[in-house]
Amino acid sequence: MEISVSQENYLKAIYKLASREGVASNQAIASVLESTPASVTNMLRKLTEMGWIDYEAYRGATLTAAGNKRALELVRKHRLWEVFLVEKLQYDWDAVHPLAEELEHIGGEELVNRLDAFLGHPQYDPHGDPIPDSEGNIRKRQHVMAASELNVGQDFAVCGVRDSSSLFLQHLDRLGIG
Amino acid sequence: MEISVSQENYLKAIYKLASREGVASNQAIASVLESTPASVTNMLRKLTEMGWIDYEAYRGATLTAAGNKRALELVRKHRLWEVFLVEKLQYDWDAVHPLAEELEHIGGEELVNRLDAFLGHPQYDPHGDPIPDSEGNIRKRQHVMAASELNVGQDFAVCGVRDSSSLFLQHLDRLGIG
DNA sequence: GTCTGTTTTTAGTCGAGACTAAATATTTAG
DNA sequence: CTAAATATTTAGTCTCGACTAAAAACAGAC
Repeated sequence: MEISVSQENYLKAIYKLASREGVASNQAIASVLESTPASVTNMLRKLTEMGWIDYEAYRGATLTAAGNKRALELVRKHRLWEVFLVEKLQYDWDAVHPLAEELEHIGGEELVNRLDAFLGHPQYDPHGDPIPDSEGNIRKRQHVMAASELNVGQDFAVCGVRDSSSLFLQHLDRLGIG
Repeated sequence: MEISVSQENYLKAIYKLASREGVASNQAIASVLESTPASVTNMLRKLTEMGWIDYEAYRGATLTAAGNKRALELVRKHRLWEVFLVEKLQYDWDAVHPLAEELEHIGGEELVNRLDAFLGHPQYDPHGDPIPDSEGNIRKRQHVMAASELNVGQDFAVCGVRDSSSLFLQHLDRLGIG
């Protein structure tokens, strides 16, 4: 079950796209990974042979059960490392994404579970996204709405952002929104 | 100044060998990296062009000032992550080496300095090896001797090990030596 | 149903970093 | 000082993961 960093990044991209669109198109994957559709075709074949995804030519990819488990483990690792970086190392929440992107490929379940315990089993990462548990269960938040749907003067609590670019997060900081 | 994981591992290997032998031979490097002398030749050329090492054919390699700084930063990262894994994640000291080997390639000076501060600027790693400071200064221990030179009945404190294999460390644990 | 435009795949290439086998240089023994 | 042993380099190949350009498949408009 060897899997490379590059392959893990494909699984994450397919996970994100397929959960939004039902299926991950070749082009969409290429766009997420800043790659090309031709490169994606090759890798999708390999991931199919390895049993991580279901894929038929011209039809796009979805994760197998194994692929889904693996992708959720990556999401879990990513978000736990983000919590670590912000809470323990005092990083700004808009600076942690690139580091978590590297850290999420380190070690296996043992490491992530110990990190989880060390952090006190946090439920959400610094951007408000829920952290899957060790079984891959992910909490869905409720009563959430887009900020654009708020009425003027209405009370609210920000629990997550869609755009996690450094620029946007810094903009929120300037507005005093945390 | 891009440098790959593989290249960083070469710098570490050359650092270790050259500080013991004065110069790192092609063969010794291959042995440390579990690689072949032919592969090493190619990489040494590249590292020379990049300014990390001094190297002339048939003569072996030494680190430049830049290479030495970089190698010490890697040692620092490695040992700090080992402290983190043992003290914060409760790993056994004989299990942390492979993980630290991966973690040491993540991020840059910012991350390692924050980690250092978080850990309270530890002086030694869990194996008793000194941790270089952010300037690359490394403390030399004094009054150390090999366990084989001890007299029977003499008092002693173990401050480090040469053989950090999991097997040997577990053996020490069984003897109650920490 | 065919034509046009988009998407995907095929075919061929490239760079990084490893390898083996063979050639060359260096060191050691006699 | 030369022969044998050892170390290093050269030459050629391999895999992984990317790329471009061209061919093929698919989808929407008429």
